Amino acid sequence: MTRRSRNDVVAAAGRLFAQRGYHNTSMRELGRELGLEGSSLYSHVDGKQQLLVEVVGRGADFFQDAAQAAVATDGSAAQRLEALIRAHISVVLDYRDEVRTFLNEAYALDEQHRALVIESRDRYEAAFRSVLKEGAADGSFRADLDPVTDSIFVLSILNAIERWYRAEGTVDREQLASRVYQFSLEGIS
Amino acid sequence: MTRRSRNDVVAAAGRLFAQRGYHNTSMRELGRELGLEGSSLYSHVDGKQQLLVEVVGRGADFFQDAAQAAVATDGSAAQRLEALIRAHISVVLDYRDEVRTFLNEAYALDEQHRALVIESRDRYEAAFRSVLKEGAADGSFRADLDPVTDSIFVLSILNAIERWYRAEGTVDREQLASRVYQFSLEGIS
DNA sequence: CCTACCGATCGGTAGG
DNA sequence: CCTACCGATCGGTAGG
Repeated sequence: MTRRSRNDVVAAAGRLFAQRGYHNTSMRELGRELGLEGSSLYSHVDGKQQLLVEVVGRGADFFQDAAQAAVATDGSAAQRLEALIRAHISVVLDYRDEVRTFLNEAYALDEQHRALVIESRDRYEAAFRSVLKEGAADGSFRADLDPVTDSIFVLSILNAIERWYRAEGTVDREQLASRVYQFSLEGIS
Repeated sequence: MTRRSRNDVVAAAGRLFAQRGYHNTSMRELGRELGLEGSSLYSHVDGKQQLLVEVVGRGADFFQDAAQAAVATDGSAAQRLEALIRAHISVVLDYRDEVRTFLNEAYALDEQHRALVIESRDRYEAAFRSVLKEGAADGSFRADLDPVTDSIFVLSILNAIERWYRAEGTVDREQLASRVYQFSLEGIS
């Protein structure tokens, strides 16, 4: 077993924070996960809080990058919404630990970093809001939709996926994306 | 200040578990919240884990009772779905602490109690699934809807409300219910 | 309901 | 990356 890199430590921290929660994960457990003593981790990182900052930051960046790429697609508002949905689902499934930590453990961040995360979420939500507004204006969507609550509804569906979706099930990621898209557009009636 | 009741202790525990998380709440803090020493709590309860069991159990019961009443409504599948949505929102807004603890802290329960919670959730989800199935069969909803994923989508929207809704805002609970209902039925197009 | 206290565990440091 | 250790805090108990 070769020496551990700082990246290994952050990745393992993401796994444990996602599975057991930040406050329920000790540095000794994290060490054990890597075959190290807890105290040895301090040669890789400054402390536990820094690990949380890093993991949550990665989650935030993944979403941010994915959204920017999706919004840059040319095409109708409907197509851009579909791209946003697809991108979000890819991030959730490809970076599950970071996403779960980002969604569920950000409360444990110190005030300044928590403020940054909230800012990042607002920006992300704004991408969805804008697409809905455009679509309402150009006739792709209902003219009387509410960009604020409706974008929250779409994002609620997307953020919950981490809680129930299993890759081993019968629904693959493509099907999942088109079901979310169809539900968001047409609902159940 | 008169003596504290067991109920006071459970209610305060719900508040702290919801706000700060189970593992980040100490018995001493809980005591402080009630004007007591941490050790004094043990004359009211057996321990910290029991408090979690009780708070989460209350959350589960609130949802269960609300769903049973809503499903018993006579009327179309659409009307019963609307009743379920309305009931869920009332529970979320009236018992916020218990609901948040139920949704976010159940992972900290011991195995047996966690199994009970999962069972309770399954039963609750089944109520939504049944209504969707009925509506698909009798023509109230799309015949090709997927009861499993579509009920998860509706519940995702409902469960996320706790995370963003503020009673001080411009949307009251009636408006919120009808927006969720409309979105679930018709989507944004 | 309080005081006094227990053993265990926590995040983190010193020194190699 | 380890050993040895620190002060602080944890859930909980004894005895009143």
